[in-house]
Amino acid sequence: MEKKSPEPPEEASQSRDSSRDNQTWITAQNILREKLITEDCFAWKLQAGSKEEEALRYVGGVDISFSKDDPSRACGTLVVLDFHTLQVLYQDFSLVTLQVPYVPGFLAFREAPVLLQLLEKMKRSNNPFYPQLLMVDGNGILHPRGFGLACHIGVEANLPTIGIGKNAMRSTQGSIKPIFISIGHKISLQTAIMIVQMTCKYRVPEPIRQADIRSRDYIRKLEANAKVK
DNA sequence: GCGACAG
DNA sequence: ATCTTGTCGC
Repeated sequence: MEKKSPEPPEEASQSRDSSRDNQTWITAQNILREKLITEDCFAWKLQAGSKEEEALRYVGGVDISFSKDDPSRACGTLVVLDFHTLQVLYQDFSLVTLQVPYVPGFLAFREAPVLLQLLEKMKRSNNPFYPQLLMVDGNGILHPRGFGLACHIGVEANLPTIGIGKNAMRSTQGSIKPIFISIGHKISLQTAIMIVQMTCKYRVPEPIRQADIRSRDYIRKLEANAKVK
């Protein structure tokens, strides 16, 4: 039951009243938000209890990197890591030309389609590493209307998601650079924080960091080859 | 009028 | 997001 995304606001930058243009997107977010689950809702356990219990093993990460030449050229990336070894088990990339602009508060309408497509592709192929949990580069309920990119992807993909922000909206920088963890879908903040801490070798949790690194690497090498033509 | 505004 | 070098330190 695939639905087409709502049309983007017309000329979000120059129209007379952008708040009215964004109404379509606001409505879409409000409708999707009704499906949001803000507590733990999954079959797996953090630690393998008995043989019968399902353990968390596959943690996904998604990110998008952009061309330095053409700002509309982007590379959507999905990686899946082993929860305990933090080794990358799966990676996939999708080159796209984005038509939807980035509008603060509406990041999902620009970035979610590519990322959801990568997830669907993996699920359709019955890949055994399909993530049990997904970490998203962007905020979850830490959002003006409580429905950021991580919530959007979580609801549409029906997956537990955690939002990882590197910059908080409307806040000032502290002396140290923090990350901002907010729940996306089907998970509690307490569990989300625990899982993030367990997957952090550096500042940013590995699933996001690997998606970030590999995504940037992929589009960089691609444009390097194009120059050698 | 000025500053802020996930990626 | 991207534009951008070297540098200090484990």
